[in-house]
Amino acid sequence: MAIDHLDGALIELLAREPRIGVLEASRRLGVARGTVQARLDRLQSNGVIRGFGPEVDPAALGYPVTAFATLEIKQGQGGDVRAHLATVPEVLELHTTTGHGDMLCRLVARSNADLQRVIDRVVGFDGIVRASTAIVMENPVPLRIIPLVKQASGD
Amino acid sequence: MAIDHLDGALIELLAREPRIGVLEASRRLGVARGTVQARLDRLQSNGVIRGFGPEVDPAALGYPVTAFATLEIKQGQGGDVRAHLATVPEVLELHTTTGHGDMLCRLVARSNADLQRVIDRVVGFDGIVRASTAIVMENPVPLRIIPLVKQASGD
DNA sequence: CCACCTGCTAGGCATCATGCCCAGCAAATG
DNA sequence: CATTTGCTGGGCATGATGCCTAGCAGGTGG
Repeated sequence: MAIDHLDGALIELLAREPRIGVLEASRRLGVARGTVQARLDRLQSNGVIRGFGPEVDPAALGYPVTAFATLEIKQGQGGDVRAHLATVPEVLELHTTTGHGDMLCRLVARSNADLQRVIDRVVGFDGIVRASTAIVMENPVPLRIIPLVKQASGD
Repeated sequence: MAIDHLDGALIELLAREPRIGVLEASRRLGVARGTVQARLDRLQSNGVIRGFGPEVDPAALGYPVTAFATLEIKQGQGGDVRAHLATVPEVLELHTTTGHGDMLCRLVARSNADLQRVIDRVVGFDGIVRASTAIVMENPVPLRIIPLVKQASGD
């Protein structure tokens, strides 16, 4: 479960050059191929590395607008709301949270006007009492994991 | 820039079985290898597919607590705050937004107690006026892109 | 103190995928 | 009508992969 320095270096290497093979990785890290293979297997069965799925940019798909919506849910309707939001393709992510809102979701849309349509679809559901939306203007720190990996592997 | 059905099917296939090769993908999709290769190249240079980096689970690294913090920033301090947050490994993501808060960031921590430390570090900076934090309890819809890809490629 | 187990190294081997080439062909474009 | 673009189907050399063996160091428990 804990990660050591070699694991960390391997993850960093894979993040920088994803198309690298096991053999090339072993050369870069200066260890035997079998070691890299074993570490990779372990990281994957550990769940540390969930997979190597393609990272798709919604903007390049024609959805350049991102927003976060905080939703307030009617008591006991949580399950229904979840199921409803799961059917909306523009909902990229949904969390239930503590705090004032009950749920937080990430939305994308084709334009600011289109965002209105998406929000209407999201909140046009009985269990949702109130929604407050924050439109993303900039993304100074895109989703990243490497700094955390470095910290977890002892810098 | 727009995506057709074959592109969509290719992305879905890669998302389901990331370790698949170009050759195997071409067999599954029933097209020639060169076609898959060309589509993949195009999707990558288009920026639709940003890469194939490993998806690392923070929980498996020992950071099972996720939270979203809404920050209010003192006028003119935006740049400094951004730079500050970029140095905190537990800040996985940072957006500037419209709405009441000025920024929204995703945090992880080793525990609820540790989250206090992280928040102190995040807000312990001059330009930040106020912070409100929502701790994630559940994640009913994990970050996903496939439904959007299907929609963008014409179902 | 010894036996054991685990993790890393180093190598061998057959199979398979890759990158790169070609020529042919169909549809869309000018 | 000529050209361009995208897909097909194939060939070929190189390289990576999956799977195996054997040796060796370190730590653990009897």
